[in-house]
Amino acid sequence: MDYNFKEIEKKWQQYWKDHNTYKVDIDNGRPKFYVLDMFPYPSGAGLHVGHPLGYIASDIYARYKRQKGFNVLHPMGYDAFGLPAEQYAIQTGQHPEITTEKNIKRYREQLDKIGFCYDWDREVRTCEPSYYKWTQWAFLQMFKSYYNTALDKARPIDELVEYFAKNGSEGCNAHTNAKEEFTAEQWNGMTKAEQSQTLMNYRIAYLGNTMVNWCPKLGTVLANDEVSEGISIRGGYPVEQKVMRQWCLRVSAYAGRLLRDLETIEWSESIKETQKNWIGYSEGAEMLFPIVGSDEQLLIFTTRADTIFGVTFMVLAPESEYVEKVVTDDQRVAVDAYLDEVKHKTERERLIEKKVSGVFSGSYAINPVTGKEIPIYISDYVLAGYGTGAIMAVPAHDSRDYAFARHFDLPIIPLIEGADISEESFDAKDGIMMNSSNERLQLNGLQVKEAIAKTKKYIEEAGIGKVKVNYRLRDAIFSRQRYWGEPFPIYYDEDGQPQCLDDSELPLQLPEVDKFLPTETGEPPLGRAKNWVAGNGRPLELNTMPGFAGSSAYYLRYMDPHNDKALVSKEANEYWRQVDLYVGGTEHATGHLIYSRFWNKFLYDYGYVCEAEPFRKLVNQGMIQGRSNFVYRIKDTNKFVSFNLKKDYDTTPIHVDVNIVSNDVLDIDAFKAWRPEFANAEFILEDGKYICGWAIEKMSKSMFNVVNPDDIVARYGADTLRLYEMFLGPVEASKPWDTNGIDGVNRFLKRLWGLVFKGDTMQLIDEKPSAEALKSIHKLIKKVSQDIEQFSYNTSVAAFMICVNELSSMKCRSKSVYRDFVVLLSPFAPHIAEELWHVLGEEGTVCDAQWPVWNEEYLKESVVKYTVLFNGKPRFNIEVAAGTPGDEVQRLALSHEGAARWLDGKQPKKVIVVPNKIVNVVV
RNA sequence: GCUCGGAUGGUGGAAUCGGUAGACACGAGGGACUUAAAAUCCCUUGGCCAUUGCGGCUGUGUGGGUUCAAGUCCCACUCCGAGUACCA
Repeated sequence: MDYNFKEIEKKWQQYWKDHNTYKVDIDNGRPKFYVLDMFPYPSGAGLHVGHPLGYIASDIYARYKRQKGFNVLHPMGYDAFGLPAEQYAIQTGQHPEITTEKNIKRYREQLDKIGFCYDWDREVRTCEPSYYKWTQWAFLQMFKSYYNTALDKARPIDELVEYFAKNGSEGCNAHTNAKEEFTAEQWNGMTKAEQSQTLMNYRIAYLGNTMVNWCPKLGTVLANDEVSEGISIRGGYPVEQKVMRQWCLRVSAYAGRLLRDLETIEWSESIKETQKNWIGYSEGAEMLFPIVGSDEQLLIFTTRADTIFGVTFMVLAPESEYVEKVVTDDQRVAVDAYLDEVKHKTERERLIEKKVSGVFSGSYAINPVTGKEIPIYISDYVLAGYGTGAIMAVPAHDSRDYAFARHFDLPIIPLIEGADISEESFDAKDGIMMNSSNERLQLNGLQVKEAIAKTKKYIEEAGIGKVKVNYRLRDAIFSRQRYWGEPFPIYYDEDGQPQCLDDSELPLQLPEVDKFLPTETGEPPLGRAKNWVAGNGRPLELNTMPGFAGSSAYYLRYMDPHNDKALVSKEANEYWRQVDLYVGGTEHATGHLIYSRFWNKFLYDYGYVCEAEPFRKLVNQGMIQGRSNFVYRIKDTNKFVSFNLKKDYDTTPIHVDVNIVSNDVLDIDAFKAWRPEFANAEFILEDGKYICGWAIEKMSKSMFNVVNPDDIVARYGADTLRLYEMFLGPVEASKPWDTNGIDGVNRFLKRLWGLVFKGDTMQLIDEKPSAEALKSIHKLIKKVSQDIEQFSYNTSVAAFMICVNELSSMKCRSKSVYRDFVVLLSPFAPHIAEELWHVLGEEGTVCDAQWPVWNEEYLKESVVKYTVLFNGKPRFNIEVAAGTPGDEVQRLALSHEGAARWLDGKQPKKVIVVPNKIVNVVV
């Protein structure tokens, strides 16, 4: 009987299903462990061989933890709202729900074939009303909250309303984007609509006029993480900056906590670093610069307060509100022309051009320390959205100011001794200050760092500014002009003000529309829905929520997926708490992984969840790239030349389907059948074979390099696929998929099978294992246990192979040895392990078998060989009986002093004892 | 530009604390079995030299340094990858 993976895998997949092997429930008698994969978006293309990499890694960990006695939660679901289904719907008229449903079915079939231990009873789909009810619910909680900066947490907006009625906005400790202050009388005198509008500046989910990334091609706004270099990540279309009224989430209020709490979680340094950069902590000072001939003052932000003596001009962002206040009549025409020019440039054009541009406003400001008058300019190198949208320019020590000063021929005053500023600015925060003293402030002779501190102190005392922390992190834009997303549980009252639906009206279900396009009047697709009104007849919001809405709290829903009273019950949340191990790609570093942490912290503030961070440990699996194959057609012929002979001909490389190439050898018959135009192809072969060329590219249909896991499973079995994906290299590393090595792991499984069965006869017996066999298996137990904890799965697979070779060569037939082997192998190759488990006559399933523990006694060497070095040079080898390594070596080294004299005629000066069987004697 | 990774045979990759570099696998070469092929098994496989013996030299991107000992630590550089980018 050969290793019949088809039969085995079918049999046990059915068994696990019939016996609910992977179903989990709260069990207070056992410690919990929560292993989670980033759930997939079910695309029409199905899974390729790269997708399961992370799923296999987490599956191994989940199975291992279960065998170590943990109650393991390991769920799976679908991030089912999204753009591709909607675009497909626009093209075909097919409802996104139908295509999504179809794709999910296909994903499930593919996943099932690989033998994952998911508890499918807990499956979630973000597009199901019973799921998005809780997305909508969370949004409403955010709408009804503000961020209290004194308590550093979210609080009910009603508390703020009460405060305004008593004290106005002064000292209200609320995170806000409001510029205006108001008194209690003013507040109380406002109409309901005015109050509602004012509160929008404080709510955590708010409707605000913000600069958004507008993508005309997609007809929707995008969040910052959905845009890269002025191009939309989905689709690759240009994106413009535009002010629009959009729903936003006050993520920026949480910037400090999002940054601080990174210290409490076990994520890779690189992804923490990415988040740190994205949040962008920057400590500096805000300073006021009076404007000549005006009561207005310019408020600027700087991290280099020390350079105040080198300020030779000021710059405002074109969108800054100060612009109107400083532009003079004689500069009006020039300024308007410039603003117009800037407005019509897209983000992309600005980034590409990168040339210095700007215009003089006509006004001057007064340097509050030197008293000098300096011109105020307007330029698009200053961003409206960061700091105050205005800067003090110090051309000697900032490269952008330097470029601007050179372009407009403005003075440059060096402030650091020895800095050469003839060609470029000196930006480093390092050196001794000069040109920086007067009767008010003396910085000359100080180090830059001391000067920064001294200046900050001075400006606070002199009342011209204050120390301030700025974050780069912006509020998340939360509305999309799309159909296939969560509707907002918001209607508009007679004043046009947004109002909450009642919790009892949730979920607000996505309505039917005749077309999935914007309306003729340019409203979002929901504008087409009939009767899209709340229970009171008022119109409902037409936008839908973005993709990250549904994925922000899904890990909580898995804890209690069928609860219709709460997102998650207190009981379930307090048992499962947080995700202990989260596996997914790095591409979500500044999107999902920020939003999820924000969402979780918001829920934490109200006690809906008991952990401040959602994902304790994060492992980023690498991307699997494609390995394309090429054939080389001789120009103007239908003749193809083998790879190593192509240099003699003028050829065109053509992508060839990697599925008809094996170890770079082309299957010529399959090639002829592949495309009609190749049916009569001729070949120039080497050694009777056609060798293809290859290249590493993205895995995609157009490159014909997509490898489908189903095909691998059909050919080699799921266990081979699982082992091979792990064997390819470290889970975290990106690597090309190369089917070439898969025979090696497949051979390993066949060899293992061959040790158990000869023909149909089971070879194993109840036999006391030899010391040799015990050593081999305990070495494996130690290695695999340690490897799994560290995600070094590739070296584990190597260890399995070594062990099988050892057991084979020592002809070990002891059941107890194989029993341990099978348990160790089961997380990696669950099907064959389950089969052998039963062959060995064990009860239950291998999933519940206890993970074996290694015994150091068995691992000891009976004889240890030592190399003795003199002055680092090996002189002789000796063997001694095993003992405690350190002690033995000490005595050994000293007892060989005679030998040292004998060799060198000298006494050893010192004897260095180091691990790994080397003794070094220094004479 | 800034930040963070990385560079080891023909290939993917091992080397846990600085301690015999190249585990394991692929590929390649040779052999056994076979009428033949596939499958399977055995041997060789970093490079150079020697191979009627042992063996010798060299070798982890480049150049220095620390150390009895460096792929690993330090300094400088080259190249590659990722993130981010007029963030004041």
